[in-house]
Parts: sequence; C-alpha cells; structure tokens
Amino acid sequence: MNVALTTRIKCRDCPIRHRAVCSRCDDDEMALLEAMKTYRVYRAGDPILWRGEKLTFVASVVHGVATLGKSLEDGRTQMVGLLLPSDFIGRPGRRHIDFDVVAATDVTLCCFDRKPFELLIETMPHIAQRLAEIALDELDSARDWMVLLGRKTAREKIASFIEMLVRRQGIVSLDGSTPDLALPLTRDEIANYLGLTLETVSRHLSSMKSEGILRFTDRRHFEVSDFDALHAATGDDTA
Amino acid sequence: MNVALTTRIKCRDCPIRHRAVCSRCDDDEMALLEAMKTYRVYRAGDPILWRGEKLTFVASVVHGVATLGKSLEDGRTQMVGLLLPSDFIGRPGRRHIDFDVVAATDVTLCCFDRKPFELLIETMPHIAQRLAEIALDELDSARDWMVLLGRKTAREKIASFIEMLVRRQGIVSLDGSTPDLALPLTRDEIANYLGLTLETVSRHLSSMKSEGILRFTDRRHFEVSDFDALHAATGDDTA
DNA sequence: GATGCGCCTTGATGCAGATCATATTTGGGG
DNA sequence: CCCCAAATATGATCTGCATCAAGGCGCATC
Repeated sequence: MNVALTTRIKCRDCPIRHRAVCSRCDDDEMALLEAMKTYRVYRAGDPILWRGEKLTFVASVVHGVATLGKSLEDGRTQMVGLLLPSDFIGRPGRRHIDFDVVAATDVTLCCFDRKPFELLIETMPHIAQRLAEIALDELDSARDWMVLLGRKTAREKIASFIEMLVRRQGIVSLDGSTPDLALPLTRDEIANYLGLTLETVSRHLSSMKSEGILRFTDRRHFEVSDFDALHAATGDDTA
Repeated sequence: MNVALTTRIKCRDCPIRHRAVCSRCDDDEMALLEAMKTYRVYRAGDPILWRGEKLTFVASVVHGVATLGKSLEDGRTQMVGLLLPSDFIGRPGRRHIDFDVVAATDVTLCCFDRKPFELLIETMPHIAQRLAEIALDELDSARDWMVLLGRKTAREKIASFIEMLVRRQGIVSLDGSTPDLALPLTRDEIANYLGLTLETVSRHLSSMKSEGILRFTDRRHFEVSDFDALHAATGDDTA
C-alpha cells in the first residue's frame, strides 16, 4: 500500500488551500485542521481504497491524479470519475466505500479520520458549506458525463475527453493549437473512462492524428493543432 | 407554465419533512422557512426549468416525479436524473441552470427564492449540512448510473431500471412476486433514461414478459413475478 | 545488443442495438 | 360508441463498435 509520511506542508502554503474542502475556513479554523490532518502518499498504480472496505478516513487530493471506478460482477469496469487536486474523497456518514480508488500517477492526500471529520461538519459551518458546493459541482460534471456515456459516439467521446484535458491544463493560442500536453492515462484507462474498448480508442486517436487535429510527440504527450475541429467533433454546443 | 398556488401545507405536516433539505432544522428554524417558502404546481408534461434560463429559485419536490435532462446540439437527449419527493432542484451560487427539468407526473414543489436561500446556507448550518448529504447521495447514485450507461447491455439496463422501481415503491413477497406497480415513464422516456431507443426498450420488455419475469396489467402498470430472475438479469452483484 | 514485457496499432469478423418501416393497441374526446 | 392521435409492438435491415487476432514499438534488464 506504500503509505508514507511526507514532509509536512503548512496549510497556508498548501497548493489547494483556496479550492479544497477547507477553503472557506478562517485562520483559527485552519489551525484546528492543521493539527488534525495527516498526509498519505501513494505510487502510481497503488490502490487507495477498495470497494467494500471500511472507510476510516476522508481526504483531499493534494498532488496527482486518482481514478474512481466501479465494476460489475463479471469483471467489466467503468471509471466514474477522475480525482484531481482539491477533489474530495470519501463520504462522511458512511461506514463503507462503494468504489475503487486507485492512484493513476503518484498521489498525495491530505487526510482526516472520518469520525473527527464528521464532528467538524457538525461544528464548523464553513466545512459543510464548502462540501455542499464541491458535491454539487461534482454532481454537475457527473451528469455531463452521463450524456457522454449514454448518447455520444466513440469519436465524440474521445474528442470530448481530449477537450476536457485541454481545458484543464492547456492554453489554446489564436491559431487553434496548444503547447505539449500530458496524457495522464493509458489507452486502456481512457477506454475505461469513456465506456469503450482500447482498440476503439486507439483507432480514433489515430484517425484524428491523420486528419491533422492531433499530433503525438510520444504516446503520453500530444498537442492539438486544430482546436476548432476538435471542438466540432465533440458534438457539444458551440459554446 | 401552469404555475399555481396550492393550499398551504404546514411544515410539520409536510410529507418530506424528515428527508428534504430542511430535515435537520429545529422548530425555530422551521418557522423561518415556513415564512419564506412558496408552492408551485405543475401538470404532467409541463417544463419546470429550461436550460440556460435564469435560476431564480431553488426547490424541493413535494409530490410527483420530474425528470432532469440534457441535450446535444443535434437533438439527441439523455435523461440524467429522476427527481422524486424530497429531491432538491437548483444550484445555490449559480445564476443559470444547465439542465432541463420537466414534470413527468403532476408535481408540487416547495420553493425558495435563490438569493435568500443562499443567505440561509451561510447562516443556518443545518441547511448546508443536509444539502451536502443530499448532494453526496445523489453523486453516488449518479455514479452507479454511469456504470449502467457505460457498460451494461440493453437487457441489463432495463432489468436494472425495473429493479430500481421495485426497490423504491414495492415489496417483494417470499415467492419473488410483487404487487401491482406504477411505471411512471413512457417507453420513450425510459429509453431516454437508459441511453437506448424506444424500440429496444419495447422489445426487451416484451421478451421479459414472455419469459415470465414481468406481467403487464396495462401499459403503465405491471408486476414482477420472478424477482430473482429479474435481479439475475441486472448484471449486478448478488447483494 | 539480445531478450522479454507492457503498451499500442492495425486488420478481419460478428453482433447488439440503431434505424427504418409498418402494423396494432388504447385511451380520451366528440 | 366511434374516431383519431399518440403510444406501443414487431419485423427487416444496417452499422458502429466489440471481439478476436497478429504484429510492432519502446524501454528496462541482463
């Protein structure tokens, strides 16, 4: 499980200070959280939480990317979320977790034991307020993803996925190209996220490459050369 | 839009008193809410909120069933949620709504103007706490639905949908049969919910009927005659 | 610089579910 | 009671993606 202690970061220097579940807290409240928190570090590929396990802590992602997945009894799996820095893991008020959480890259979590955290929710309104906000935002993006899973074609799914990556980490210049971007998932993981097979993902990435929409520098790095064409391929409104 | 005033219900007699966003509030808090709330009533088929509209109020469903949907620019649509009594509509802190909300049956909402409600979230911790809980629960079921949309076969989707209806409104007797249940959606709406076409839904319902799993009394009412076979057809764990 | 192992690409084939087409049922209004 | 439109059922055909099957490429290990 590779759980290790990292150098302690002061909350005020924390990279997710202004977006995580603690973001509304004032200085006094932060001091309290500072005393309660612990860090956990995972290597790429490590499981973080396994379905059915006791849920002993809740956490915010500080660094790295984790995946949230679920599987059917015969082994089919579906990724139901990507956990990026500032995202929240766990369900206060519930003893068990119903998903598999896996580190996709090296991951650092800022953790709180579940019981004391539940007490915080009762006593520190800023926590509950921010948690509600985070959960409602997550709900909106989960619903967008449902449209993708239920109604989009393979090509549209892949274009949407790439567009999401660009929006999260990239800048589009005026001629519609981007700088080099990291692809944080393997073809297999992408397929799993999009409700496809890895072959289909590979085929469509290849065809978007040959159409001049994407350019791959290596298999985990690419750039978009025609963002308009990419967007047109998503099937979404021209927003 | 058919917005009308109903007879005012006292909060303490409200059917969703113990599950809605107000469920943690004490008597004093309830008195405040009582003064702020208004009711809105919609007929089956009426739009409640339209995508892109100004979001002037938030609400809890008191009676009836509403659907939450989203559409792609070419007209494909996907239902992303069913709103049942005690479910919450709206996104405090956001000016516009990004979904279409439509009354599937006659619906009564308990509404609060958005601005004053946002103030309540700041000042009344019980509201924010309960809202966070509701949103996290919704998030869990949205994620389950993503597995269904991404990985299940048509037959599994339909079996899962029926099973959900049974769990929400029915009792399964020892021989695996249920009493008569209402089907709150048309074939077309079911298809829309499951990411299928109405023809596929119709075909699979017919075959489950001929296999002796379901029995239809009329097209909006049915009973399950073999719950074990139904569950086996969902693809879910034997839980 | 050979060997092996993930990861990826590309090709061939089959099938579940979409699409197109045509009844059939049914419930509400005159 | 009959008529009509909407909802449903069912059949025929098409197609996008899964599935099955071979390589190919890059990278670590010895």
